[in-house]
Amino acid sequence: MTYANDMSATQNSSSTARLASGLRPAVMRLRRRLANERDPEANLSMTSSSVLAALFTADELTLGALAALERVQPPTMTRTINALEDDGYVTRRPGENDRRQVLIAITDKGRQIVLATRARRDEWLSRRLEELSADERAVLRQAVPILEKLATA
Amino acid sequence: MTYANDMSATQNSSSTARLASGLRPAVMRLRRRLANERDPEANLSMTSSSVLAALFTADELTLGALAALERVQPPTMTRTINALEDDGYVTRRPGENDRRQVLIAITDKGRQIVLATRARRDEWLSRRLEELSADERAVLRQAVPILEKLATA
DNA sequence: TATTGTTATACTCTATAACTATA
DNA sequence: TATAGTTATAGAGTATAACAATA
Repeated sequence: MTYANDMSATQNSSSTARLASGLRPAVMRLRRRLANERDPEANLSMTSSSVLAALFTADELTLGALAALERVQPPTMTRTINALEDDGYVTRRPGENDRRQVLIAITDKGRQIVLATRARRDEWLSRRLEELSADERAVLRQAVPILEKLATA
Repeated sequence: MTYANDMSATQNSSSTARLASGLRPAVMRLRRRLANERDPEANLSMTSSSVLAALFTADELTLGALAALERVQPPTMTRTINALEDDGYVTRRPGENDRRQVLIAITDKGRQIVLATRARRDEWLSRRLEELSADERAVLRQAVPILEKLATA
């Protein structure tokens, strides 16, 4: 049962390949786990939460910028923003210099829901993180910006 | 719904909470990036690839075990296995001791596709990983088992 | 009765293509 | 013509509920 042995001829690129084929399922499985554990009371999808968090910091971004940030196509972001607008968490207005653009701004209600759900939204993940060792958390703190860099590459 | 008492939860664990709210979008965005970059020639979804990789190592697993591993519900795994069986990559047979179970085994054709697509499937990710520094790759190697632990928690 | 898996059904997320309006 | 966003449509992935077979 030693199929791991086909990895033992370890050149530099084969080690990287092994990292790739380990990282991919890890990301996939953790993402599904997080989707299962998200707060059901705040009726926000993971993308909606992420968009609101970005707007909480940036105040106002174009729809295209949000689509690029979240790595989705513009029609997908249009639908996400529609849902957030219906709930009163964001507003649309035309761009000032370029009126083709649509500027998305967070509302007071949107800020409130971010504050209210921030702790609870990540409750499951926070608890699991607290069960890790300090060293393991330190590894993850270092890993997050690298994962973001890969996502943006 | 009231937003009153939420910030009190952040006192001791604000650092962990910050890690949680950084890790979640990073995982989400990277997963979408990986989905965009997967090999279009091998007609395997990310879940199918992951299932075949698990069976490549384990030879045979129950449908329930595969569902638990991939963090999906049994009906979802049934559909994934149906597709893999249609393509001749896996076979079904009833469990020997417990005939309610369904044992999923990888076929020779399944092994071939794993070998044939392993390098190409992760080509985009492998290239991005090679562009990182050795230190960054080392961080990710340490992070992968921690991410898996979180996914399984 | 409880458990393993399947079938039926529906919902969420996402994409591509075609369109509108600006540039 | 080119670009930013929307509308229309379709596909992939997933879940829950009801069911069948077996324990």
